[in-house]
Amino acid sequence: MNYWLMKSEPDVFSIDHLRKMPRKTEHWDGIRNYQARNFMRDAMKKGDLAFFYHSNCEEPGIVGIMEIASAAYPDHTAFEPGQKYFDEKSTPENPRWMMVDVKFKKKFKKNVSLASLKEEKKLSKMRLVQRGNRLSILPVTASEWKFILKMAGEA
DNA sequence: GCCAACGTTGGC
DNA sequence: GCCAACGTTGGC
Repeated sequence: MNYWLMKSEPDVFSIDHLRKMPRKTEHWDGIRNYQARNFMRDAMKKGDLAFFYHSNCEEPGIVGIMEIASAAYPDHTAFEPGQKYFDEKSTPENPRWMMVDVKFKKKFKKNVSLASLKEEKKLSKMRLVQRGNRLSILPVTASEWKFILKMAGEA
């Protein structure tokens, strides 16, 4: 069982969008970064838990929890010419990009802001809080997970 | 295989 | 909207 953090811009897709999906489940498409893809493809397992992180917004931070609801499978949005996530180098026969399904679990009553994460000595090694990290999918350690749950008042 | 140019991410 | 960080591309 692994823990993750996955970023999304709330204007595009927020935790409230996920909660309102049928079965509270949606595919996490549009990942076009090899490191992030490799995490999904090689390490993510159905049943893993992930923090839902809101980026590029008024208060960036962790807003809740979701569950990984499938293994990785080809991201079909790469096959649609003219669409935002189209990539001519990715084909159904030889897909370059992958996605997983995620299921809403919980929205925190209180967001854990990036600013508050940065203040915590215990989390100083977290990749998220390190300078200039742009990776949209990151592993989280079990101790980081527990600590952040406590910060959210959920532990 | 180097590296400059370019594009994107995302905090502020 | 700015800009630093950094991944990708492509010429050589």
